[in-house]
Amino acid sequence: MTIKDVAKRAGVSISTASYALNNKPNVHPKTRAKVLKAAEELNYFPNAHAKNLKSRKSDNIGVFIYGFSGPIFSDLLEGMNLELQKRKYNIIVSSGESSNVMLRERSVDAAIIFDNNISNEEIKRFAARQPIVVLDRQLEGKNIYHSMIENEKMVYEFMHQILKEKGFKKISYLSGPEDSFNSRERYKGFKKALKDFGIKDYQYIQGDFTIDKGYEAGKKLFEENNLPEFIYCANDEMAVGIVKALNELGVLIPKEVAVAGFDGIALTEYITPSVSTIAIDHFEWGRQIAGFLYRILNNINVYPLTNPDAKVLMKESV
Amino acid sequence: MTIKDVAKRAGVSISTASYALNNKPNVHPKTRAKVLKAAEELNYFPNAHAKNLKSRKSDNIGVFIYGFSGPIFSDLLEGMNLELQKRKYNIIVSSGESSNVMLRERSVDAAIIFDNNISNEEIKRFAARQPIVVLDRQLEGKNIYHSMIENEKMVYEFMHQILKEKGFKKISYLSGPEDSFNSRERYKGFKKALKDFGIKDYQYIQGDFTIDKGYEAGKKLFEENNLPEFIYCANDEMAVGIVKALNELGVLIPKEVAVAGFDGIALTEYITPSVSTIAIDHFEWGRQIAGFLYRILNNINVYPLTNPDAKVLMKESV
DNA sequence: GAATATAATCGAAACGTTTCAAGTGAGGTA
DNA sequence: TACCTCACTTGAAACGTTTCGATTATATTC
Repeated sequence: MTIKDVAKRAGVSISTASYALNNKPNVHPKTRAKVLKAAEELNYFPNAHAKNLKSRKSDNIGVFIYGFSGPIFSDLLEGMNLELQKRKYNIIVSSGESSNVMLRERSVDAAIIFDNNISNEEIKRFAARQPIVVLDRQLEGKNIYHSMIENEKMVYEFMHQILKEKGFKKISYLSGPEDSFNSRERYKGFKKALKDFGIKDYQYIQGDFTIDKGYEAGKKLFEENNLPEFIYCANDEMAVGIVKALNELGVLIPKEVAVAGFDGIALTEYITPSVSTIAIDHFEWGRQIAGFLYRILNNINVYPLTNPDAKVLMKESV
Repeated sequence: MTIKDVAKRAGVSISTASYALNNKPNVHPKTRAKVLKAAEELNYFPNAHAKNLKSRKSDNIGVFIYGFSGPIFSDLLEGMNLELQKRKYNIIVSSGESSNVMLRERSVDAAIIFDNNISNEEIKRFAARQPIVVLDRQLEGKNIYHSMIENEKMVYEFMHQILKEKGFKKISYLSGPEDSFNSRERYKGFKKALKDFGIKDYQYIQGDFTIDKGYEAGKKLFEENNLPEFIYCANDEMAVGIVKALNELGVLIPKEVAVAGFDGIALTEYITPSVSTIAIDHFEWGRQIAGFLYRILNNINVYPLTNPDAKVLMKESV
């Protein structure tokens, strides 16, 4: 079941078989038919590895993420898939140590990285071999592109508006993991807005982007009798956790404590009260990035990569 | 930056370089050191395509799913990843037409399929080349294995218990898409339980596994003034949609209408009221499947693939 | 009917590895 | 000194494609 077998059965040379199978114009229709028939009968399909080796490309685009969980990646991937599907590219999702291996060994023609565990140095090295888009950090370099959520700006605007409208004074910030670029940027926006209103005292709580952490934080604040008027969470999952905790404790949201998050995951709409958030259109973001890489790889019409759209969604929780 | 360059720089033959890089025992420590140093200096990494071609394997296991959305896949993938990571296998997730391409062209050493769009015939053909585990159908054949949720049994037991305890008479079933094996099996269990209690009349509503469809169904039943005492949903997402609709309409759950679902997604816990469900441990399921394939590929200790664990979670919604 | 242009086919090299079988040379044995 | 071992090294083939340049067959022109 190699091209050799097909060629033999069709009674032609290997090269002719190859041309026929690849629909090259230099082969007689009759010959092409013979070859195609032979391939069909033998249930022949080309070997991807051989093809990739020879052509020095794989038509695979790698997406390297830090974990498969989370609604964000789902949407992002759906968007990328939609865009690349029709362009005959495969998208390959990988997580963990195997990501490094694939990047090193050129298993993919291009990569999209959303994984803290891959260092800047590594990325720069990988970029010598294939174009790379990073989504979770600001990194410059040849063959490296980035598209970033405007974390600071969005949180700043959101907080500014909230503070102006509601006049909260006692405020907490529930952060993401320490090594998260996104979380740090969001925190900057948060602080900046508070400064505008002369609020110097606020509480910083170390979080980790999980529902459980939010839940835990909610319980703890209550037990310590230390509930603020407003808690801003660096992502929606933690906000959902807090809401759950406060609901269980009978604390009224937003009357006693207001809560808001970031990302715009579907869950925020389905819980009670629904959670205010800064929503990113991850699906569209995925499409943009994929389309961009497609253009890079086929160097057509390359225009700069843009940042994703974000918009404030005001719901019941604040 | 091929092995040739490394060999030249180290002053050895290509074969020696290869042996050294692969830690074969037949090379002098001093030589090995020289080669490793050269590789380091040249930032050399082997080309995956060449390696795969020669060795006729890729250490990639493909997971082919019908879409990236949905909490089920997240957990399933996390489980698989945990198991394969430590075994030096990469997991490659793909969706849509590209799945067929990868399967045909032997881009992966083994495959896990959870995608209705891939037909039984195709799977049988692919199985000639690599072992395949199917998760969404009962399919027999050489090199084909399946692990299935015990849909019928679980729904039957659940419904039986509910009917016995609550004595519902007016009941609806909100199905998944027509082509879903899981949905059909669940429906069998549903009917069987109703039969036990002599309930012949019930309403079958065609659904599609999405939250939106559940929401729509909830609204429609209300408008038609046709709300049952109990609605069983073929999955949790639809149950969540119904709950949202009924909440908005002021219909009391479970007092006026009780609702339950299937899968055990996290969302069921975070909405109000929380939704009763039949929970599958997708994470553990993923681990099992991955471990199984690992054993198949390295033919060690092959014991049969088991079905995933399921258990009833009784919550507020029923 | 010879010369030429065109279309179709072919052989062979190349892609970057792994690995078999053969080769080299230093140390040990008689 | 001649031979044998053993540890290490090497050349070359192979994996399954694609594609360049050369070759053959067919059609066109005078």
